[in-house]
Amino acid sequence: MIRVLIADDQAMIRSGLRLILEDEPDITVIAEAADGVEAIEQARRLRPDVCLVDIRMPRADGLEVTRALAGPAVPDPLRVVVVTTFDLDEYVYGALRGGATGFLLKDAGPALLVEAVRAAHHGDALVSPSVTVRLLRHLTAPPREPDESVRALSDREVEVVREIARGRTNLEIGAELFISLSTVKSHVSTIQTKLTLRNRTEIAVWAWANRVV
Amino acid sequence: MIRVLIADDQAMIRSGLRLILEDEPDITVIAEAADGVEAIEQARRLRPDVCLVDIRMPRADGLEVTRALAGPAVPDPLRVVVVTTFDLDEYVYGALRGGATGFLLKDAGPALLVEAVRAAHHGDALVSPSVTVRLLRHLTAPPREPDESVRALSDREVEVVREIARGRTNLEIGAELFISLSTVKSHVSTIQTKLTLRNRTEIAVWAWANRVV
DNA sequence: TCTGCATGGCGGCCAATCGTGCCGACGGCG
DNA sequence: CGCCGTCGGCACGATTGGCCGCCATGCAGA
Repeated sequence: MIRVLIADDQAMIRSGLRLILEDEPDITVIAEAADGVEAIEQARRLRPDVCLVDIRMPRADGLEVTRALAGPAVPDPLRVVVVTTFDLDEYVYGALRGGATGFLLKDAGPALLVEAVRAAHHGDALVSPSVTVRLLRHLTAPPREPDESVRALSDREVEVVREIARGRTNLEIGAELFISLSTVKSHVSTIQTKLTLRNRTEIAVWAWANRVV
Repeated sequence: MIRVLIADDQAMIRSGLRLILEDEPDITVIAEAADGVEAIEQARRLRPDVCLVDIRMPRADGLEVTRALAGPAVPDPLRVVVVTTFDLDEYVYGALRGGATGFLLKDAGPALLVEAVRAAHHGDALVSPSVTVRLLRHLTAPPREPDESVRALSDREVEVVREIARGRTNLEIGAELFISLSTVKSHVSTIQTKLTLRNRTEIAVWAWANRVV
């Protein structure tokens, strides 16, 4: 049986969530909290398997509650699923960085709510599809095309950039690529003019900022 | 009505998926494919709202199918939900980079399957909770604690590191922090000895690699 | 075919910057 | 009191960056 704590300042929402969850044979709601501080106290006392936490709450908002119950510094963290009406990016990242094991929008539908609770109980994380799609863009968009400027570089120059971005000196790069010191230097020079960078550190920074690494 | 194409080489799985989906009033399965090439052809011809694609298939695997139907180069991409038994990282990243609008493990349960199809139809993405939890680790793990070595640095030294990581020269750093060139240089030296790095580029690399930036 | 042009490799020269060592000074803290 | 961090100075050599050349290759267009 999965023991759930519900934290939301609106009684209507609380009973709605409770109705949905109590309908499932493997889930039981053991407590409700109407604000953040209460949520933290109840959770610490009862240690539910899963905490369903709204973002907007008095006294302590959902992000604070999440950090208090599941943050990186907490000795043995609880499973927290954050629920909200607003899918603002700050909320999402705040919640997930704060240790949340799930992020649900209130328009997600009962099935996802139930699945999110079950997943959280397993230690897995269910994130609302509309939020996930944005997270994925951040995660996979990096295949951004060469940024226009990488195209300006020849293959060999890109190799040199990569070496610089690993902290190699010109001499080491020469040894690595089997070319002489002077060749390396001329490559570095052309790289600098092509990218309008002033020194090798800027090249390294550029490489890291543009995922060339 | 959401029109779905099912692609899986095992007939048993196909009919299982079909049974689950046909149970929903808003979903209909319009075609099945037993291998990757067939899946691509059918999808291009019928243009279903959502394609449910297994990873392991003959002739063309699920990743190739995904890229062919939803890849970045495809003019108007279809919605593809990748289904697999194995949650290998290569599969996950391959699928999501390939343009998948969902990633499901076969042990996910019917509810998630249905929700994944609905989400995909909306243009959203549902990812299996057990996979999501790993993705989030990659996304939010960066809160790795100071790596032991940052602690070794004084506040002032960290400032200098940050400036170096932006490509600034010592003189510029001095102007930025209102200290003299020689002070900057002594800071840089101590930073190098503390972190056992050999030059400023390595400091910049270290900063980026350790999210100090 | 000859002629550009880009790429890659090599060298020298010189000035600026960087890296290092070694020095002294001050203030806060155990 | 000594230690440590912060700040500053000076000198030296190493490294880098800018600016010249030179040569070979390969590819596209006149």
